[in-house]
Amino acid sequence: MDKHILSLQLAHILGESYSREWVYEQIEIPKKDQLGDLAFPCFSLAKDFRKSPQSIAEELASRLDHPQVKRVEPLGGYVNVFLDQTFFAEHTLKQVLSESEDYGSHHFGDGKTIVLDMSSPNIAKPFSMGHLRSTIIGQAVSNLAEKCGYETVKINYIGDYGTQFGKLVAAYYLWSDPEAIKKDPLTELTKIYVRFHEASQSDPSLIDQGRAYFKKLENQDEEVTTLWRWFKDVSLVEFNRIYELLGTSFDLTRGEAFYNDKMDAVVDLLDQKGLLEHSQGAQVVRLDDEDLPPCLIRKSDGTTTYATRDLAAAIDRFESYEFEESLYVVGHEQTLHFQQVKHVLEKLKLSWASDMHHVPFGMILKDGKKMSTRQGKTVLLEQVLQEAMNRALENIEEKNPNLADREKVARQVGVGAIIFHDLKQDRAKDIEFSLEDMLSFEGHTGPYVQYSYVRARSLLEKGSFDPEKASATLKDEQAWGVVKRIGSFPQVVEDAFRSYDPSKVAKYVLDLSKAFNHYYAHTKIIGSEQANERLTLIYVISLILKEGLELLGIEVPEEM
RNA sequence: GUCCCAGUAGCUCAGCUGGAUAGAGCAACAGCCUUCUAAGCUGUGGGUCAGGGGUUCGAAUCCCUUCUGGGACGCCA
Repeated sequence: MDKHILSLQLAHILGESYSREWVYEQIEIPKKDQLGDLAFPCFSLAKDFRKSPQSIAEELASRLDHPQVKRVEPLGGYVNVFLDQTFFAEHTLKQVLSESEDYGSHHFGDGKTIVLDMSSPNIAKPFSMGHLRSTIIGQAVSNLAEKCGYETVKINYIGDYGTQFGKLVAAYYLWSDPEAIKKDPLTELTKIYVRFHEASQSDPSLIDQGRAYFKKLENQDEEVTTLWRWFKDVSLVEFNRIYELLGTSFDLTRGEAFYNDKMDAVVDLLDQKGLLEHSQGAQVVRLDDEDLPPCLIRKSDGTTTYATRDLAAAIDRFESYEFEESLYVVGHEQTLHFQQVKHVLEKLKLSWASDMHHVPFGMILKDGKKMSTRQGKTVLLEQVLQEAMNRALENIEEKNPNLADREKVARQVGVGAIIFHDLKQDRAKDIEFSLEDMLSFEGHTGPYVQYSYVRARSLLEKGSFDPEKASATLKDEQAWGVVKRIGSFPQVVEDAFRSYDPSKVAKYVLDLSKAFNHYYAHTKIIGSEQANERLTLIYVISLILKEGLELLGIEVPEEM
């Protein structure tokens, strides 16, 4: 709540040697509600005043006096402050009512653009759980950025280039045919890719074949290019089906191959600036002064690497959008690569290089190990989504068989559960894959939040609530836990954006849902004395739960 | 071998810019639907915050070290 008021008061009492800013930093929120709304620890003052923290707390408490502070209690060296609930309830509710779905928005991003590199699946490979993370984290960060005023450009930078496609072409000529691929493209392509990888273990010459085909591709050999384009087309059809299910869209879908003819310019530029060095037949940029290994620009066979393409792409992005920030939502195993790319751009004296940020996220592990396509050990996202939707439908049939739009709600709940399960965890940490956890709809889950929203909507419906007649003059001690949380939403949005961490929003909506469900179970709303005030509170809660879920890219059903 | 990240309840995780008795969810057990959707609520049990040192009035949180797991370390992306 309002730390400013308290820090001003305390700084005044303490005198000039303690700045308001310092006091503000010291103030904390007690762990338990019954201890108060704000607390000021007096331990560090004990030396200066040569008194015990407790006696300092007592003195401060006795001198603290402000109309918005209801009660002050010194306890164990803390000054515990209880705010005027009626005042803050009215203040908070009025603010949300006047701002409606704009509540929690900020303007510090107005007129600025953020570019996001997200999703970026590799063609000819199935859409894995790992790409899910990049897709939905990117989507949520983009939503948060827009909530803070920024324009966003979401780029799906498709992995459609590199030696791996040379290998795939080689594998195709060895073991596959058009009919097999038409039947089930990604399964077949993955199968031969895995087989190629296995076979190359005992026959290393296969790898040279793969490189040779990639070189043909880079030289725009007609037959190889046609084949490559075909693989790409069938892959995109499958990816789009998943994006539709997830409700994700992109402003630009572009493959790495797009930069094929822009690569020489980058290499020339590096050469002109004297950054390029020959090493073991390849060309590299040394990053010794950054304490990093060299960045490989051109391989010994003359072909380029993904670093070269990322350099070209980064330059193109700045020239196209003049971004304030350029975010790369890519797994943390590529941390070194992005450091290298950034430092090479800095060596080129491009000032915007420092506005590029890698937004890393943890891998999805199976039995504590990385899942690898080459070893055929991936879990397919589409199957997981399908299973989640099936289970949501079973729940509907059991709990609410008369529900309209059952298929649609099952999709919202099932997909919502998967997205939420991912976003609620700390972005940077690895996640142990657990179908069980992902398909759970109880407790700390997306459906729990959706259900809370649906309950709120149902109350408003049954109580015939009219937002035009809303009343913010709520006097209800039971509601305080909810009111406090409502007040902190704008700060949560800002924190989540600044740390590029949607999990902060996920934790917040869980917390708000829990407070609401507690209130719901203990307080009669419709038909009570303060029915209109309480329904106003419920209305405000529903606005924030909906807004919060939408920021996470999760759809919100009206009934379930 | 070098560098980076992690280790908190049986399981999955919060808490980490130092603060009060370390919190949730799942699982287990016990209650709550003649009352606003039980995908809910309430309660019980469950801890060497990996081990050891240090800084501090105060450490899960900061520093050092050991152990364990994971990742990265030019011709994959």
